[in-house]
Amino acid sequence: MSYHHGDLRRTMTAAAATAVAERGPAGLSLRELARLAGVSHAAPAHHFGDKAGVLTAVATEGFTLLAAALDEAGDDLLAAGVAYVRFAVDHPGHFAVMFDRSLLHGDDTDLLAAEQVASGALAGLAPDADGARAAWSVAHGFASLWLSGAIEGPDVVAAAEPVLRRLVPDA
Amino acid sequence: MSYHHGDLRRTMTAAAATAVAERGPAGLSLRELARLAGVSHAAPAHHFGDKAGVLTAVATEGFTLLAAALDEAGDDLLAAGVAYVRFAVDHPGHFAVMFDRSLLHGDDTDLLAAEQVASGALAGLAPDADGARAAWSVAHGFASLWLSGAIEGPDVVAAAEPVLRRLVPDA
DNA sequence: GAGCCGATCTTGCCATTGACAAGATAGCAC
DNA sequence: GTGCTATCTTGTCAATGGCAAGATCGGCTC
Repeated sequence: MSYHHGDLRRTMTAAAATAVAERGPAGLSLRELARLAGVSHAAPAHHFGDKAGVLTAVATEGFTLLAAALDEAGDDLLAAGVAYVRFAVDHPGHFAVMFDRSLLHGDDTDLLAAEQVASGALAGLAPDADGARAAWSVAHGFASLWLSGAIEGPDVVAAAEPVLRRLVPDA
Repeated sequence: MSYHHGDLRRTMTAAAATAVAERGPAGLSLRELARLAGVSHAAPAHHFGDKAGVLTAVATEGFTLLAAALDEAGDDLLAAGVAYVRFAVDHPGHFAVMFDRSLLHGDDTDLLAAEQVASGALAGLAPDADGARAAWSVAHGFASLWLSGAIEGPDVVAAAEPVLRRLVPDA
């Protein structure tokens, strides 16, 4: 660990996701991230440009992780919904920035590409567009409400399943 | 408009909601709000304490508005869902802060009371808890996704109705 | 109507932050 | 070894949030 950190970009996105999960996007400080990583206060700017750049990287990673989670869940709509909720709960820092345009560089190439992949994984789940939108809406809404504390319970999946099933009666 | 503004609190919450709608919660500046209202940079602190206090006031107003919109929609679940989505689209600044605990004073008395009222209006719509949660989740999820740009279309209500109907087949 | 008092607003200040510019260092190609 | 480029540092600036202390106003008491 000399003058060059070597893996700053990855280190910082991970630290940023953790910080966002704990204190929200507004509570993120580039200088604090730099301190945690043991680098100077201007090091982040080189890799990410600005604060939005850091969050854009986190969001991009989030969409990639989400796409992977959905793929792994397979074709079953209920399983995909559960995977969506579980992703949000397991990666609250990522989830908190992914859908907040005001925090991101909306025209970032990597971000758009990752969104496309995730979007594709979602669209493939239902035969019709409205069905896909409905499934996405329930899963997204439940995850958001759970993370905000509006819906509580001992176990996320146990609370999510009966809700998701309302939309997926066949599963 | 002498030394005392007279209606600073209302003026500032309104300006704050507009600013949040345009630039997100992170883009809100207390000093800018003060400049817009024509008062000194420390005036907001007296009424709201700190930045979170301003957003808490906005969120409180949001829950009150939401409860009113739901009440007006009546007992019909689909109508309530449409009202929920319409509220979010009509008051994006309020909606953006209402469910983000990291921005608010979570123990604020007025906030908790307004939440209770809105929560009551929601719970009364469905006979069982899971049904209410499911309706809330779809409406909330669709509204969030629409506001983030993830779901697009020429008209919100036209896009929302078929999605909401998946969960409310009887309407 | 004179005096007091609390609410409201102001000025002044400080530490922190995001962003930028210019320079130092290190690894790498040749 | 020499140059090149990515990486990181130091130095700086304006803006911000928050705090403290003081000024002004409106209303209430007597």
